[in-house]
Amino acid sequence: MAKIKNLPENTLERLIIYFKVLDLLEKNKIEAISSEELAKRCGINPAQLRKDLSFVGNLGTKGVGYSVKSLKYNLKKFLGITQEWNLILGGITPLAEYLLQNKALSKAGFYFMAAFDRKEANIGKIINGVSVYSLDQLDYVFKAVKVDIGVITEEETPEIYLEAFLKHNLKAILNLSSVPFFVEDDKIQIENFSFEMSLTKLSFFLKHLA
Amino acid sequence: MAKIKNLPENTLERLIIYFKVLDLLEKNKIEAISSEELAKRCGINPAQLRKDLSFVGNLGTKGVGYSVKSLKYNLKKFLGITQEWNLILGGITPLAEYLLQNKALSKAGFYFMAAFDRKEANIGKIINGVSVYSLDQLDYVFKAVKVDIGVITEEETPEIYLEAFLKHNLKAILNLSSVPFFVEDDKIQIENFSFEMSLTKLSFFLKHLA
DNA sequence: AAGTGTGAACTTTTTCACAGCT
DNA sequence: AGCTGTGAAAAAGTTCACACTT
Repeated sequence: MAKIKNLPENTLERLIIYFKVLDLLEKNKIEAISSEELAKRCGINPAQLRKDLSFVGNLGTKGVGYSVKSLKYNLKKFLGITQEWNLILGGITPLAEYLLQNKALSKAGFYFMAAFDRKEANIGKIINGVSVYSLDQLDYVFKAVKVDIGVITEEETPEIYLEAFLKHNLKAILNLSSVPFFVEDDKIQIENFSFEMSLTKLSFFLKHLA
Repeated sequence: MAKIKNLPENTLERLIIYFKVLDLLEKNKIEAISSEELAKRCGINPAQLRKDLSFVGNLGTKGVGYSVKSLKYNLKKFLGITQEWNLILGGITPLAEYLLQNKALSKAGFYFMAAFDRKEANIGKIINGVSVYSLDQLDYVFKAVKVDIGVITEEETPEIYLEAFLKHNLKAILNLSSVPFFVEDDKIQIENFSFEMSLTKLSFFLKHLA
């Protein structure tokens, strides 16, 4: 990952974790917290947490701690999730259908604007309000709406969607196919994820636990 | 993550990537590869790749390179995926239903043996051959089959599944609920993943790209 | 000649420890 | 008095560069 503002990728991941844990704390009506307590809930070192937060700004009060609400808001702003982002989908698969009907994503500000598929039978379908287009309608869709993030769910030929999306100047890709993608250009950000890879990490752990 | 055999977590993730890319190379009938070429396809430095592989063993031939087939096999063995792993599911959600019908996971050696839910209406259902039990049947299931990994998909009360699974001595958890979990015990491995978190990483990147 | 495997150099990240604010 | 924010120290991870094998 390209480093932005000198922020290490692990720090970014931790900031997202803090945000999520703060969200939970707020739901539980906890109004203030110290770095020690928050760090404990995130499974990390308190100094690490304070150092991480220092990338975002001076968010706490010395001698006191952090306001849950205000820390959460500052992280939200820093992470870019006070605003909404428009997504397109590459590949109508069971995973794609799951994502399209997932309320949590739109609640979090991630909206699917269109989906693409290569199977004739799927073109023209409307899934949970989202239309399915053929890939040669990409131009049309990119002209009609602002697109921020491309999500690739196809397994057979995921690279075709990647190439098409990059050709249209998309800068952020979530690749959910089983083979990870990499590009040289550090103006392009690709997140690779698959359940198989996550489970493989656990498998390694189990294998070497003995 | 607890470090096993001094293997850094990033190295583990990269080893899984190498494995996946080798799998693709093999499918494309490529029989041999150098660290330089493989590294390029994985978006990393060749020295890094060789150093990573040195954790696994002496897998290449000096002056020649690596055999795709044998390197892939050695990684597979090291990662623990030459063997099969038994999974249980916590929470019958749309994501759970997707996972239960996902062929790729069983192909990779990850088998769902049982699912658990707290809604009376779901108990007794059979989804893609997997029975849904209530949580107080956990004892019975753990006695009946070897369980290796617990996958948590519930959103409302994910921690109830976590506690129940850990009580039954499960050592590996894939948490797909939106709030990450952490435990002190380094004999227990928890992987936290959510689509929202992945998309948030991309959102940060887009926000700070300007 | 070519490319691996690896100590050594370098870079980055984490942790410590305390000055400084409330 | 208590807890943050942060330079400095320590640890970890990455890259270099070359000895060594085929």
